[in-house]
Amino acid sequence: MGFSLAIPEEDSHLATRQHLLEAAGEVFAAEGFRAATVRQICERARANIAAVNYHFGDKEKLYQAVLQETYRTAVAKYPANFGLRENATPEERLRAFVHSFLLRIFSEGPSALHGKLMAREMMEPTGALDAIVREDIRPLSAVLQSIVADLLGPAANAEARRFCANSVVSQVLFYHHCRPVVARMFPQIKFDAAGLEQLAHHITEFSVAAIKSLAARPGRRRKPVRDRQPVTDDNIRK
Amino acid sequence: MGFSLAIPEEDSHLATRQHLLEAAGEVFAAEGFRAATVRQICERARANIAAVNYHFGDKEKLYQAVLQETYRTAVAKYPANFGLRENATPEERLRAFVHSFLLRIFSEGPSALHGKLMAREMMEPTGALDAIVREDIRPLSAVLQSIVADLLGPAANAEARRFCANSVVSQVLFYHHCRPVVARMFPQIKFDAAGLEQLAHHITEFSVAAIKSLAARPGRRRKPVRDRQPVTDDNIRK
Amino acid sequence: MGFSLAIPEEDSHLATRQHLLEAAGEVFAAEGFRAATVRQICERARANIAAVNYHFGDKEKLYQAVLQETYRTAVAKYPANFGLRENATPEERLRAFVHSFLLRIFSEGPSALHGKLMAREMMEPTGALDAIVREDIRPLSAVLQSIVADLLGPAANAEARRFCANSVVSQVLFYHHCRPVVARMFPQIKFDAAGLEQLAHHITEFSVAAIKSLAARPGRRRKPVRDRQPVTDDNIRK
Amino acid sequence: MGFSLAIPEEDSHLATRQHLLEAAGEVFAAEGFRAATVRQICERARANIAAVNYHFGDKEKLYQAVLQETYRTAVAKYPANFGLRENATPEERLRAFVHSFLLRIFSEGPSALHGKLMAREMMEPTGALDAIVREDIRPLSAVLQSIVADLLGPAANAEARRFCANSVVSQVLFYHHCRPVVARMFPQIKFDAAGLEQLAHHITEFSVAAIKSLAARPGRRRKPVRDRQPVTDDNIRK
DNA sequence: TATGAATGAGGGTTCATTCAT
DNA sequence: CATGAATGAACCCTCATTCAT
Repeated sequence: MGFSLAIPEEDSHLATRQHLLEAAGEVFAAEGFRAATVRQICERARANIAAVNYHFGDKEKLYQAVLQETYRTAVAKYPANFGLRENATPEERLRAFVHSFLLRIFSEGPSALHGKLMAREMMEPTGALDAIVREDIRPLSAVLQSIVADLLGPAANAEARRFCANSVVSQVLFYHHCRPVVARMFPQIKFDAAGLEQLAHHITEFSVAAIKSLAARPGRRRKPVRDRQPVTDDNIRK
Repeated sequence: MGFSLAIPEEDSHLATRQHLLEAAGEVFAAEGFRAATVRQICERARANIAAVNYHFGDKEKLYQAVLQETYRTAVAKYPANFGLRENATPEERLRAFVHSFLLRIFSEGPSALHGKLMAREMMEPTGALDAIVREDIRPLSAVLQSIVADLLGPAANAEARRFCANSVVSQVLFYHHCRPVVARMFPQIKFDAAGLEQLAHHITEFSVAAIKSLAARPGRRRKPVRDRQPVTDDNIRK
Repeated sequence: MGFSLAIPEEDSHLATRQHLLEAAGEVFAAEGFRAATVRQICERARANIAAVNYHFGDKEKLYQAVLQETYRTAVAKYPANFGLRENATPEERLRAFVHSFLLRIFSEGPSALHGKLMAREMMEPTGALDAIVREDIRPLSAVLQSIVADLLGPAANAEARRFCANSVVSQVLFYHHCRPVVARMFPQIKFDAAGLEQLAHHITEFSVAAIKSLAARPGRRRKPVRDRQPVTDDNIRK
Repeated sequence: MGFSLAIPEEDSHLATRQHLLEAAGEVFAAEGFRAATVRQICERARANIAAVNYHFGDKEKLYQAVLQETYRTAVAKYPANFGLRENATPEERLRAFVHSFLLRIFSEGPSALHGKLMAREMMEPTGALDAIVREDIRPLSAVLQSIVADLLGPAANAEARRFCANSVVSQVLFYHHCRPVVARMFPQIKFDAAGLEQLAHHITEFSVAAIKSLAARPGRRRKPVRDRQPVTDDNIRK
């Protein structure tokens, strides 16, 4: 109760806070924001049930703090250039981008937490998505679009870059977002180091071939004639 | 007992059950299975709190009934052959597949509910996923893989078909799963009829080019030497 | 809807009522009044959920009707004299009384229902107990007390008869009321025909010996000096 | 914050838990496990509805805690040796056993709760019965059987001890289990101190006489010929 | 400062009962 | 007359949060 406890208590204070952040990251990633309970988090952090409200105010503020923390951890591990040398070919850079992206979101370590949390945010934004897009997604997108621009060459325009970048990213995220379905449909596909490398290989080959093909066909029409009237909500039944 | 009745109950026999299904579809799609409450559903259906238990047993059985119902609605609108004629070219069939898929999951009517529910199931399976995969996803996947096989030609093997089909599907689902992010990153992309048609055009062009390119390069090595060491949890920092 | 259905419907009417009584008897005996549900009863009776309220008013009135019905069934099977001939010795009559009593409450058929319901009534009277005591228990008690009186001979007075009759009845009911405990404590004791006969033999021997011994010691003091002050709620602690 | 506080909370740390135990004991004894509601218990304990979950986990764990607590209270008042001196005669020991047993289950204080709860457990086991038999009933039964063995002398074998001990216990429990019936049938029997002493006297005399009589007749046949065909489900009516 | 106790709203579910047909 | 649908109260339990210490 004297002043001699000031420093250890300060340590303990910060340690509890840190433990809560880590525990919350794991629980939020595994269960989602709603399903995660503060009891679960506090037990995992070996903290008191009231610690969350004490340190962070409430459950939602803890969640936002977790997003910030995992973001910092993730960017520390995965710099924007993905460790690429400047003079690599666009194909090499795309392959590195895809492979690193896959490793990032499928790795088991704490650096994967951000990927999982982001995946959840994408589907159910909680108000923290704006900051994530601004600070996390946009820089990554810029890197990818510059790679795509190099692959497109003269055919590169903003719209083509956007669509192609999205096509690349989508192939990576698919295996993350739809993992339970993929596991049921294609049990052959593994997500270990070899499997991820094979996946990266396919996505890169697929995307490079597509982009280069589009690059060779400049000046396409924007709106092709539709070969068949598709079924929509408007032209069926009533 | 004539027309003076304020609330007509002409078909009250099955009306409540149907109202519950519709209300539950909307609530489950908007909130997810766990966050949705039976009270919320019953209020929206103007039904008693015990109606769910009476008509469906419990919340989960109601959810499964909703999945079946929305599935039936969706397939009624978007049949498996997508309204294509038999002798269409693979490109035409792929374009129809992609376009109809997009319309199916982005249409505003009740036929979009199934897409939203499936998206949630993919990320947070509730036990109903097995049936969905078996009855809903697998047939659709078979259609797509046959299209891909036609495009691949002699290069078609099971693995190539799987990967290419996934690459096609992923590009469609991306705009659904990551819609909040896409809306922030690329506000230019609209999801109205014209926008979806443009999207379908890009995905089809991108995918056809890629698959045809892969078809032209048969017998590639399975595991290429890695040109660069990717960043992983193991080789960075500590 | 015509008159031609009058008779079959009447039959069906009574049949449903009878089915409900039988089903309710089994369910009430097995589960108790509170735990039994009208749904369970109606399902077992293959009757509509509203049949209980329609035929009997409510759950409690059904219960009382079941008690009456099982009582009538039971007395039809087990007449008050237990099928004894008049000139049997008191020992024979006691043995028959005990054995029949055991068989009555441990038999598996519908005639055992009343015993089970009565056992529950004894512990948790529901308002039907008065009638049961008046019409069911008191006649049985009179039979037993007359047997006891014969055994006591000149020592028989009202108080001695009461106590001795209770001692006999208690030994029988014990195995019924405490069956779960007996099953755990003494798994050797079976309640099949042979086991019940052995039980009847012991209870009879035990009781006859006791009563005859008491008969031989007339005029005992009413209130013996207590050899030790027992611990009570009044002389302990505060 | 001084003495003006209407409700003193001096020991609020454990007070709520204790209040819950006491309230639950009374409610469970009066209503039974199923019929008792946690709301009722919490209201009586002046505690929040969630207090049961917080302190005991759920309703059933609270019930088990109540059983333990009432058991401890009961044994504290009525120790296993019943306050007897070591060299007491078997008759004295049996009288003490019976009298203390009666006092234990008929006393009005909280020490009677355990008797009531046990009586309910015997008829409707809730899963806690195993522990009760193991820790509560079996030791008591061992004491009684040793007394019976002393009374039986050379005739004592396991089976005789079991049957005789049950005959003793049954006479005590009868007045507890069937109290509503006894009150209607024999209003002369009181359960005050004098009445219980009279009851103890009868049961002891009855039982001692019976056991000593059995002791004098060793080696009887196990299965006597039945002197009369008892009434059963099989030989009556149809 | 940091905690264990306590809170009350709300979760899904079950129930006996009622009502229009 | 007899029914299936509908009712609303009450059940136990969980939750994030707050409070007194």
